Amino acid sequence: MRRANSDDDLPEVPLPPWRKARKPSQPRPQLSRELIVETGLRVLDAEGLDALSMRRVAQELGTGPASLYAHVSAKEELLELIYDRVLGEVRLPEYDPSRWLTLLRQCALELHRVIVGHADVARAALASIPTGPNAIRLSEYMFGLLIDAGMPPRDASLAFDRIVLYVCADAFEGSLHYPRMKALGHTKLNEYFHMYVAQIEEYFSSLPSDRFPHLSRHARALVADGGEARFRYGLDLLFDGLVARMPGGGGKPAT
Amino acid sequence: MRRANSDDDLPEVPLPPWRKARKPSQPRPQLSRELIVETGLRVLDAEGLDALSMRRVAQELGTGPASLYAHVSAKEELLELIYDRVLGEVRLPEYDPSRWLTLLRQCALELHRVIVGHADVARAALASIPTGPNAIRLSEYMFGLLIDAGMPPRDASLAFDRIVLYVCADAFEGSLHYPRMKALGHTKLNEYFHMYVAQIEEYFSSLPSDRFPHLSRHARALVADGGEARFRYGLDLLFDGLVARMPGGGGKPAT
DNA sequence: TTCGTTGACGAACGGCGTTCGTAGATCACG
DNA sequence: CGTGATCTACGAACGCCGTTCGTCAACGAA
Repeated sequence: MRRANSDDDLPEVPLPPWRKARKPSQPRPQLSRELIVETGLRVLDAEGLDALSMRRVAQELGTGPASLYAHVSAKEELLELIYDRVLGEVRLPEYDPSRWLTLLRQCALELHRVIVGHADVARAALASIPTGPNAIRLSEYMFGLLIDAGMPPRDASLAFDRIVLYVCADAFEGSLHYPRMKALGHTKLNEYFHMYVAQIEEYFSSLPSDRFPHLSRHARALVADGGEARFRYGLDLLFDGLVARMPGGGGKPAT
Repeated sequence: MRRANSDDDLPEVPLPPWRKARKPSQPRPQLSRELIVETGLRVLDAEGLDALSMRRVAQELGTGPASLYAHVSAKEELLELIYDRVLGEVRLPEYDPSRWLTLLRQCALELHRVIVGHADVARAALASIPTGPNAIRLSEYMFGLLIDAGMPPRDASLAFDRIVLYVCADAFEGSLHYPRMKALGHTKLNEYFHMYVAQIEEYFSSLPSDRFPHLSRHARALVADGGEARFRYGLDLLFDGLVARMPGGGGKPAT
């Protein structure tokens, strides 16, 4: 009995030293916060946020759902950890306050890119008030740019907050189509969008033109631009306002 | 048997004609789309979106959950109907394209006010792609203002879309505190906010000042302004950009 | 009167987040 | 070398959830 180890599908021979050298008795990958977060992110990327349940993650790890609660207090915390993990993928350009506008804009685009790249993680992003290490890192960078560019701290706080909110909100709105696409059995994204856009245009142009003259007349224009163009338009609106409010004149103060 | 009607707690006398004139045999409020939507909204206002389940609504109506599915295809549809019902409370000022800026801004503020006034309906607002009659009415008004003010249709479409997105996103962000407050057992809103703000400031100022100089130094400024000021700041950013893009010059073209 | 249609609804299915109690492993300390 | 305390793992269960199925009564048309 004393020689029995937990790895019961191996013969009872002494393990070679280099096997033991790795780590002391680690039959399975062993549960940990990072492993749970990583697994959760994998499930989310592959099957969407709706499929991301405690049970699903546990199953993926070959255990029961109760095991996760030793490392994570609740599903909400897991989602926050996953979101912060995703924020870790944001690459920040070299810090240079003299180019604050360019860098801030680049930052917003990068954040958007990363969030959109992870299925509908945007839902988790918007639903959580992020305080993880990667969120802090991003905040310090963006907020710092505005401060060092000469903005009063309160304005910088507001501006930074609004930009991040807008980025996440747009990503979220875009991610709404994700589950719908699956629900309709579509697998090609372009195909789905084409159909969806056609339906919306159909609907607008079929509205009674006496009560809804503008919507019915401009149905085509209403669906003309897709996700990325819409996002950039709103971002430009925000940044135009920002430049105008920057102390030192509303002209072209910096790049 | 032939005289029996379904209203079994009334004596079996012939109903007076004015009772029958209302509607043919209506023993209970009788299920209907409107009644379900109204009940759902009542539950949402009183107990929040998390408490709004099919079972809860059915229970409120004295029946089982299956009964609702004769009038509503799914919970998602119910949420969309509730949201459109809420949009019906938006009061639109008299249409006047010459004052497009004022009216559009007023519209955004009114939309924000209505959404915030209904607990966390913002979650449903953001999660749905609204096509109900009240959403269309609002769209026609706002989109029309931009068109009649001389904006090219595609720009007007983008601008209108971004404004609504921002309004909903801000309302949603604010509504995040709603369930948290309940979870912490707080009942006074001011009390909760005071505590929350104090915690965040505490956290920021406790960050190591060598790695996070801006966040730790300006902790107070970061939490200085509450919900409404933040909302207005972002709205002003958007509208500043909008004015600058309006054909006819970026000066002060209209009120 | 009959019959097809429709709304109401009890029951059940499968899945969810979370908690409880227990069993085993690990480790500080005598 | 014990040994008790602490921590991880996890099966089982609780009480929810959205939705579907089959049944049953009521009703309008034939």
